[in-house]
Amino acid sequence: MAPCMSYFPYIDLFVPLVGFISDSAIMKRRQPIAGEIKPVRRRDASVSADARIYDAIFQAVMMQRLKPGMKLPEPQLCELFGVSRTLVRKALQRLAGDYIVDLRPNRGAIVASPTPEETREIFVARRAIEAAIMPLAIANSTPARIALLKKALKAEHEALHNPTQLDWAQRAGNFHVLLAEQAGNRVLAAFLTQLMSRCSLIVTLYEVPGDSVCEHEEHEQLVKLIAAGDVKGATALMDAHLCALEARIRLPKADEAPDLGLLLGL
Amino acid sequence: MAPCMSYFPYIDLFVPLVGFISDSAIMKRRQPIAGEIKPVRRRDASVSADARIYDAIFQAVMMQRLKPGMKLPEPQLCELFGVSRTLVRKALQRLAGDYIVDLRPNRGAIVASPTPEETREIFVARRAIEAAIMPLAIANSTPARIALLKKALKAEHEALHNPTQLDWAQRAGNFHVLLAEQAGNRVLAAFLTQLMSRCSLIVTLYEVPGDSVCEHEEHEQLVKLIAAGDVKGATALMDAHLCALEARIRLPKADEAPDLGLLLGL
DNA sequence: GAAAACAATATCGTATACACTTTATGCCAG
DNA sequence: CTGGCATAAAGTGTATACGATATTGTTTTC
Repeated sequence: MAPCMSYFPYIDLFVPLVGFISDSAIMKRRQPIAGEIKPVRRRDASVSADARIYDAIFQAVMMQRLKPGMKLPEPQLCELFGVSRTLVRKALQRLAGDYIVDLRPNRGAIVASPTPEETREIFVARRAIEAAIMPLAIANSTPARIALLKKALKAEHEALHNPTQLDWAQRAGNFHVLLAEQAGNRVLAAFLTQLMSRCSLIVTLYEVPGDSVCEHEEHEQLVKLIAAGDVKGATALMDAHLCALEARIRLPKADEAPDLGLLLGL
Repeated sequence: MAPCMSYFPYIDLFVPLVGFISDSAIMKRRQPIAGEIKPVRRRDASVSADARIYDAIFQAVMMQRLKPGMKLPEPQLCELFGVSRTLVRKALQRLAGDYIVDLRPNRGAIVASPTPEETREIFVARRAIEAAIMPLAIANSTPARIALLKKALKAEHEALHNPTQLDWAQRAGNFHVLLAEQAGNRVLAAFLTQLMSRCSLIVTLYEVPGDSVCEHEEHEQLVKLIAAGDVKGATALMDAHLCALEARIRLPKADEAPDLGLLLGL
């Protein structure tokens, strides 16, 4: 039998993933060697392990390194993070609660694949949330906060000319999340965070032929309107901005040949 | 030492709680007696046990039988539901993800107590979500759906005259959740469901001197506007309706004597 | 040679075991 | 009688074990 295990190389996938864990904390916890005296179990109070796993997968999804449909087998995650399945499952369940992974009974976890229908619903929700956020953000606006937004724009601009890994999340997501935080409403911010991560999956899945330059310019215009305190204008532009993003998404049409890769992932 | 364990009688609390499980499924799974031959473990495919636990606690919170601050010790839940801590913890973690319980490290789970600050944020979010839902619900409105709304109103009306246990959730919550469902956007509906459960905690915590009759009349008026297809009017009334509810909430003022019970609960 | 039945493997679901932390109890000093 | 310390009990955190299920590879039969 030919060793054709590379057609679904989910093993490779974790190599870059691990690189994004906050620091080299993973290496500190080596695997116990069989037959060896069990080491004194010392709970490192640093960051609970399940949070590390959650963050790693979350970031990998936002960075579009983990793509929809990819498998997340528990044993592999256990080895990578040096913990038992208990904690891996805990993290996976939280991720499932945030619609980032899909937990199929008895068949393991995969990165979620939002359906076209879901996509539409997510964008409707996002427009509603961001429309609610904008007036609050403007009301709470201070020179210091405007400066923060401009700083985010600058980082965005740099990322534009330097198309490294730091992809969608870094490029556009940060701006929106920052705005949500400035609105000072953690409930709305949490909703938006969830929607942003799902949007990241959508963008990965449906290959937005993104005009990043245009997107960036809209962000700049938004900051101007916010600084000017133009609630109506800023809210309208945000809505248009989101509509434009949605319009760029190529949802699979009935006449297109179904993408086998996606189907395999699903 | 006097046996003063009744000051926090969380044991009693579960007795009515169990009464609300979908059916007597709990009784089917008896406790294994120590020393006995382990019975053949048969996974009952009915409903996964953790969902049962989740639902029971969720419903109990919505019914205001479980009040903020109440302890939810794992061993007790294990016995009540006849499962191991694994499943209990799974349910508790999901509940924590939905902000219904608070998981304090090493100190167990308690029913969440939204702070005044959180309360304000939740209401802002709720107004935004329901404002987004209303046009969609009206757009999708059909005679059959209007009839469903009217049916909900009728149930609400009956509950008004028959003040049994079926409290806030049944009284007002159903109407809003039904409307969200009719909007046909599951994302927004999920957000609203979360907000409704948190509102239930808020209402329990801050003792709304609710004018249920008035609330009910506003619902009736809303259905009329929806049936008439008056998007502007319905959205405006909904907003006013929510503002009125929020205005009725008695957030603790600085000049009031702090409620010892609440503080103990936190 | 192709399809179906079977066996083997990998992986998931749940229970249980043990370590650690917190909370309660009891004792003694003041 | 009160306050603080030592000990005991209860409860949580994580790992591991084992049964159950899904998937894959192999064999058998037509």
